[in-house]
Amino acid sequence: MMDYNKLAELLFPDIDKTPADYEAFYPSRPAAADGAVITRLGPSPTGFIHLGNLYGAFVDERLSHQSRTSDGTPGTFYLRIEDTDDKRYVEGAVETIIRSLGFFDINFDEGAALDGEEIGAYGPYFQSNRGPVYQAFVKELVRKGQAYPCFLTEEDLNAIRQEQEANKETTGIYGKYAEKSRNLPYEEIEANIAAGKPYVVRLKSSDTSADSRHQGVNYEDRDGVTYIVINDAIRGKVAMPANDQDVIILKANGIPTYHFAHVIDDHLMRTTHVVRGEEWLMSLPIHVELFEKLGFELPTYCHTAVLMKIDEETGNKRKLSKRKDPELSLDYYRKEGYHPQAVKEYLMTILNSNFEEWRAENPDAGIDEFHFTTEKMSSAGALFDLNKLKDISKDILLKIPADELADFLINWAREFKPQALPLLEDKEYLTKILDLGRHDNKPRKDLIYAKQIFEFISYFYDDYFTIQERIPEQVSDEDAREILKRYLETYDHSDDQSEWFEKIRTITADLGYAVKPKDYKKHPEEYKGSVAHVSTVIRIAVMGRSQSPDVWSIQQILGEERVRARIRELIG
RNA sequence: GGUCCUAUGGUCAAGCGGUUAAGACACCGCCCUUUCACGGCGGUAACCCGGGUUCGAUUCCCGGUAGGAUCACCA
Repeated sequence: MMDYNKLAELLFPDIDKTPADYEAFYPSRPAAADGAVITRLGPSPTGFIHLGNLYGAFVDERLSHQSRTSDGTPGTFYLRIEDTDDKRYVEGAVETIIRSLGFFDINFDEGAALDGEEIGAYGPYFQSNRGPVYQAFVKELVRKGQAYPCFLTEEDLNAIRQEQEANKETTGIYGKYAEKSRNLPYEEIEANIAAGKPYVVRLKSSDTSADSRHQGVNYEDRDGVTYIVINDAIRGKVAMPANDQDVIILKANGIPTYHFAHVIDDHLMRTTHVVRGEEWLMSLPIHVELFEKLGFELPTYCHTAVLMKIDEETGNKRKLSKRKDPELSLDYYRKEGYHPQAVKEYLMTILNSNFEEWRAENPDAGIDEFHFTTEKMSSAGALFDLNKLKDISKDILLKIPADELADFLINWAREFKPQALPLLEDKEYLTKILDLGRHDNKPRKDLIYAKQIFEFISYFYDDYFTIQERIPEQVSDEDAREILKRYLETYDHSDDQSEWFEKIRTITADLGYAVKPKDYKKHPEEYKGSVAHVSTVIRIAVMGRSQSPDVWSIQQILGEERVRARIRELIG
């Protein structure tokens, strides 16, 4: 009979703290028992933060920050860096994560922070600094005979896998494939370690049909197989075969695998809701078994759907991939100049199916006033819809005051279009431009994102002004010249809008065009064209394009000199 | 291949045994209008297939099919 205490000491001679020590060191959060939701974001520090991360982070943030204890204290949202894979670390990644999320108003209360600091009493928040914590729990598991060292080499593992594949069996270390390692005599283990052989620690998966079943988990027997049934906050009941694999919990370098770190950290840091992508669903049985063996209470799981897109090549839905899809990168939205509020609003519409309805009823409410629920989340992968984002963006920008929008645009230019910055420096001018047509009963909604806005308003700046369109076919070149000539002659910058338009009517009638577009429509043979065509000539002369807000208003902003100069330029 | 998840118009989605099967985006037409946008009105367009259960299935069950996810000393 193996002496597990002796084995534990052999494996972890330097670990003197016990699980009980850590339980005491990280006290349970009183707020959590009183209705507060504790969530965490656990990114690996690859330095790449994408839309999927934002999607999940948003759920975490809302869940915790909208929750309240009985005295009104909100829950906690913390940042834990999951850097158990040393190969993945990228310099400056933590800062990128915090800044990228901060751009969307998603802020952490606790955990890893800027300048390498950490905030909160549940740290360290870098998993790479928590080695002794994990090892104390592994040691305990070894002591109880529920974990064991495994010296299988890569070649051994490959051989086993090949055999299993040949036999069409499930791959991995379980059942008879685990027996040899599980039953290695103490002397042999000792000799291996003395010889410096690398080893991992595996969980000794146990028979779940036994009566050692965890009280927080429902089990179900289906055709002789034991299933665990978990109530997922997003998906409802989820059933999966119980784990029977002797999974690795501690890698040869002494660092735990994700599975083990997740269980230890989320327990010790007192996480109440674990929000993560559905790609984790399949490993849930492993986590459940770990929680069970460790005697921890299960958190509430929220497995979010994966964001999808249509693959141009195959026409099928597929997971957004960071290599193929630029719109997955958060940087894409920053570069295009989408307002963070618009992206958030869009995300919320795909996050909660009743959000749009709520928004229609509460057009001016802050997005945080919406009560977000996991039950209303779709469990199928949503297709990212750029059109919808644009539509939402129009409405959001309309609600942002013009001077704020001007700041936003200037900040954007500072980063992404520095050559245009000098033009934008006259903020008053820019603000007037952005404010155009926004205060009517039917406000214009033609601003979508910075890049597009810049293009849209470019004609206000001489450096960017170009004639982009041709005059309508109804108007001959001579007429066009005559229209502009008379327009310039009669132009009075102090005219109000109706006086101004009256003059255009006069020119229209004098040159044989219909003053009312309807007349031209009814009797096209009696006129050369209509006032619409005459106006278009002026539009093109002043704006370089036929589509724009109201001409008179634009001229007021452009100023008399600029208007006259542009027309003069054309009639030579 | 095993396992799990999912399945309503082009897209996002309501629905939860009886509905003319909502709504939003996109698209088309008309109206408003000096252009465009906005707005208004209208339109095209959907319950994956096959069995059950039921008086009655989009809805419940089973089986297909399709798509997705996952099967690492990565997270």
